[in-house]
Amino acid sequence: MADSAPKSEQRSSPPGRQKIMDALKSLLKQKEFAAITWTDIAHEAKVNEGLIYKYFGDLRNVLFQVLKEFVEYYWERINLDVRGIEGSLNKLRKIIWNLFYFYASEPVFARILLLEVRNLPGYFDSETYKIHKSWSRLTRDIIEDGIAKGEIRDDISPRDLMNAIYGAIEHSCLPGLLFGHKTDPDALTASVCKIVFEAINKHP
Amino acid sequence: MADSAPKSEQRSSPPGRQKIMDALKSLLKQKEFAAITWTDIAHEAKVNEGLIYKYFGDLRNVLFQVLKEFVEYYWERINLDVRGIEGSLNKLRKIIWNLFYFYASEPVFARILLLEVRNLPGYFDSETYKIHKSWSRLTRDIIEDGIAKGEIRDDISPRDLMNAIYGAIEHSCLPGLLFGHKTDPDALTASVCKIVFEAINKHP
DNA sequence: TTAGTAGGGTAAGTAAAACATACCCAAATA
DNA sequence: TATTTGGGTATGTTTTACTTACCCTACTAA
Repeated sequence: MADSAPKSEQRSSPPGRQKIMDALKSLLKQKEFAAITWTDIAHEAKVNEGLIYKYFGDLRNVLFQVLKEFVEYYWERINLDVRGIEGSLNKLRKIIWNLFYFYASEPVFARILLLEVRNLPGYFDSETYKIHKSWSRLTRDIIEDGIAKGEIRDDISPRDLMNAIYGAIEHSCLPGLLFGHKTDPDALTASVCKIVFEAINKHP
Repeated sequence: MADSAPKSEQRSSPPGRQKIMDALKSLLKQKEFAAITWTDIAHEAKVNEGLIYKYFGDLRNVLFQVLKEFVEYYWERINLDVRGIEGSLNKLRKIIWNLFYFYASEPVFARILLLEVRNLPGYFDSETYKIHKSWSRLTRDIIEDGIAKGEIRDDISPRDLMNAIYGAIEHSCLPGLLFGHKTDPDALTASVCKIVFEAINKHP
């Protein structure tokens, strides 16, 4: 049903539609998405459940819509932040820092993006995922550029390298998100960059 | 309610209890855990729903129990596999290869462990997670030993290093699990080890 | 002016799922 | 022989997700 969601999906939000999205945003601060019900949202938004169905068809689509707005905003910033930096490794370092910073300052969304959303049916067709892919694309372009310029070794596939970097970042943030530890973007960036840029081997 | 699960939780399986676990194992090959219902399992196991409640209290607990058996088996193998290998980096390489191999040959469980189980309430108190922690513990011990012996640089925290390695591995497997690509443990091990052991920087 | 109609919204239902309880019955034990 | 124990079931009760039919106001075209 997600793809045949009734009526207007993309219009300039009618009040009720916006109230629903705001309600979800607010509820996500209190509990995980999986625990939020139609009734919760309808109640929080002071709106009838039928309206959720009408505008979104599905709770997941409300989430995807909320995430989209959010991720779009950050994507523009990250995109800008890399410009004006010289050298592939320096650019990579900046991206790494940005991600750590993003996950540290937006724990609610980080949790959703890293943990919850990936096994929701339909996510990989969502706008959010498309934006996520453009993050990867940007990173990969930088890597390929670095290889072309001879700044990055050419015997590792850019995809593997990208996966390793993203994986390292995400996994380093998980304990913080799950158990509420603080994470320090500067320290974590330093660690990841040391590992990836300089290797852990003491006697090469 | 999960923690006050009625009656026997750990006994030497009565037939019905075993049938329930087998039913879940079998259903997991067909669809994701979140899509499996009490009715599905009861039907597959040819057993009354009340029995699930009686023995496990909760579908999640059935899953945790199934995972536990499974992960225990692999844990013993991995533990053995590292013994007799000389040198911290060689040991790490073996662990990395083992994990890639494990995820490649058990896609159903890999999907569950990497994607589904982590946002299930109660997972981090489960036996499965305890075993997962002993994997990390083993890895970390190897790292610390490597640092002590001067084989691994000492200015990166073992925890950060472990997170980076595990993250790289897991993230490298995700696309395969999600989109059904094949993954090649040998190639991926080579990539990760090159990155972590030798660094990506061409001009140090 | 008036008859329609589009769009924001609600009341009210349905089917299925999760979660519980009370009970049955056969074998083991006192 | 009386009774407990433990594997198992029949039978609810509530929540949830999802759906339909409809209301009402503002605008639009005849």
